[in-house]
Amino acid sequence: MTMNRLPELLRLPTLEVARRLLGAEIIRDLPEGRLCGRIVETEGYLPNDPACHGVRELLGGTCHRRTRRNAAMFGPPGRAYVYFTYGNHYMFNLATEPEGVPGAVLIRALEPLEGLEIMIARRGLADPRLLTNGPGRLTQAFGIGKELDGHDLSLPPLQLVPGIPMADEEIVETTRIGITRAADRPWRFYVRGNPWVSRK
DNA sequence: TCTTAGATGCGCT
DNA sequence: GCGCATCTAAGAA
Repeated sequence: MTMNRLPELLRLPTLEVARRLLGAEIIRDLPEGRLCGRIVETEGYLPNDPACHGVRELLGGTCHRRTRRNAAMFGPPGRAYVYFTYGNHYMFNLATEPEGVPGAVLIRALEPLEGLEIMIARRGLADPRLLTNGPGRLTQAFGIGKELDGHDLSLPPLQLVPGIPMADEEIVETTRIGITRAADRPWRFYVRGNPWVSRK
């Protein structure tokens, strides 16, 4: 039997959570069946980070800014923060940091483990490599939308099960993708050599 | 294989 | 109105 290590993980700072989520499993229960995937790419968004949705830049510094959209990242750690962007895509994050402090880890890519046929049907593509190798792709494959914003990730129908932390040499640390503010910070992490990583 | 541009809709100012 | 934590098809090679 495996202990649930989510609570202790959530006491760690965001970047440490982002590293330790590599190798963790996401379990999603849909009417069609159960899906499972292994996290292989993450990004951290921090409480003093201009790229973080809960942070606003201000006179050479930053302050926190809570809105209806980003409320989940100010809530207790361990909840899902799901938001819609680019007119097409949902992004799936794990809220981090103590309640009242904005922070999150964006889940950028999964390695599909279970329910491949369902993912293929949901994505409308047969190539396994294109099912979950990007943040918008994995939310489509796993049926993650705004209904799950604020959902407690220790509970069905969307669960996060941490694994054994990966060795440092297995983890590549680099810059985040698709942002303009604070674009130079090396707060993206992925599993070295994994075929489902969205981009090198 | 790589690069580019258009689609898309909502939250925020 | 503007700006997005993106994806895909189309075109060049």
